[in-house]
Amino acid sequence: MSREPRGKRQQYSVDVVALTPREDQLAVLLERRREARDKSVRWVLPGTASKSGEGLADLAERAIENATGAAPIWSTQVGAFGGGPHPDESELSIVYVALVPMGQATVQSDEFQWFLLSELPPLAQRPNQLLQESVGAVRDRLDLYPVAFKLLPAMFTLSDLQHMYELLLGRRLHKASFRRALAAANLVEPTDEWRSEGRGRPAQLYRYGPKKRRRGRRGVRFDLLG
Amino acid sequence: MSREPRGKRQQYSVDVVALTPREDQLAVLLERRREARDKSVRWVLPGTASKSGEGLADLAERAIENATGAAPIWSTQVGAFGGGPHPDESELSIVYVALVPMGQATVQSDEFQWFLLSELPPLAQRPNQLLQESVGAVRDRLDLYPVAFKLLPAMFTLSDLQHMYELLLGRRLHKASFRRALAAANLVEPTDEWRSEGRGRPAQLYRYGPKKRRRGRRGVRFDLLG
DNA sequence: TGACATTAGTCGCATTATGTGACTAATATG
DNA sequence: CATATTAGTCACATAATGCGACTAATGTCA
Repeated sequence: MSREPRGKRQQYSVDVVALTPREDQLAVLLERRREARDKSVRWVLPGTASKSGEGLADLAERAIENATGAAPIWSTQVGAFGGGPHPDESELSIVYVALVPMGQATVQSDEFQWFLLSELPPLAQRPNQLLQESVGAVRDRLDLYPVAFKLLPAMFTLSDLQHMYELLLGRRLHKASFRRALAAANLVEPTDEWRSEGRGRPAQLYRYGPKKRRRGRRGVRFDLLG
Repeated sequence: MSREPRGKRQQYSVDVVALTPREDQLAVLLERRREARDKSVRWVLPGTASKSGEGLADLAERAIENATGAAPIWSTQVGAFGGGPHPDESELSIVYVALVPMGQATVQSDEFQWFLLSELPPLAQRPNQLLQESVGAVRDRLDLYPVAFKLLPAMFTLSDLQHMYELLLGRRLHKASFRRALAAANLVEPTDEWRSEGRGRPAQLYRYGPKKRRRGRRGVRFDLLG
């Protein structure tokens, strides 16, 4: 469905930055594109041409399923890009970022391939910028949506959860602080099961189970500003 | 330039939620649209049809200048909407929200009119949703961009500034807390001028002048999540 | 003129949030 | 049993926040 040639004139495309946890960091799904003239290979973000009668979010989701074989656990719009004077930017692109569960996303295909963020192939300036913004968008919204939990099995240890957050945020967290914040948020509940990984003390398993909560108002945070 | 008939088939439109401070709250600029058949009047968001060769942000800015006669002091993309099955949503709309300085924005025209957020005319569901999201987008980013300062004269009192923030945020702030945060952020510098409003103690005038700053890392804020 | 209203500007304190090291607990390994 | 390893918790220092109460400077009006 997304295999239609790009040359065909279209109104816009919905492009997707699909991310998945991989080897302690994020990996992004790229699509191989062969140049007709010199047979060179370049990598682009997967996408689908617009079809009227289907919502943007639906289009994005289908693009991901098409490329990975699995539905994303969460996705959100990053924005609309394009319309600029440069030839490469003339086409309007609506970009979505999506998180795909780990493991499942092991598509072996000529067209699609996962790349660790630390091992990206050369990309054009545009897709590179979109990728950065997309990763940033995920990190900015980690506070608002419980995506990390959906990337884990139904039962998980708190260390698992912390590692997932660290992976998504791209930085380390302090164990005690992490658990304190988690406890204050009433987001998880302990089960009576434990898991022993072999070495070290066994860890208690938790499940996602948000309870009632209180929200702080906060004045103004000039901190970020500047 | 935005006066082209909508009927003409186009790729997409860039629509604008222009906001301005007015009577202690925000006002939004709407465009009058007369229905051909029953001569009824409805209000829609101002916008321009897409033109290739011009960036989205430029299009948005020009739409605002066209409608208000003034350039916005700040604007940002809210997102892309449309492509849905409903006839009213079939057209793709890239929405920008913009802030226009107060006072200047007193366009008297048949086509455009400012409405206080508390006194909106009946709107279709779509524009209404876009408006809510746009206001939310401004409030969310108030921490990141010094927009409030640009809505004030070069010199202002701290009370002026606080009132502007309250207006933009739509809620009251505590005086002492506001000033404490402001001081910590090193964003304004006092001048040696004072202003007397007639009643009450005169207020010192400040100007915007950001200095060096430090940023706090923050762990994870599950607080917002839920 | 002097009490009062009004707005500006500050202090201090209680509470909560955050950063971080250090401690105890439970397991496997040799 | 000593040690390594991972889980889980504490304690304390510091920073951020909410908020009442105070002082300061001006105009108004009896």
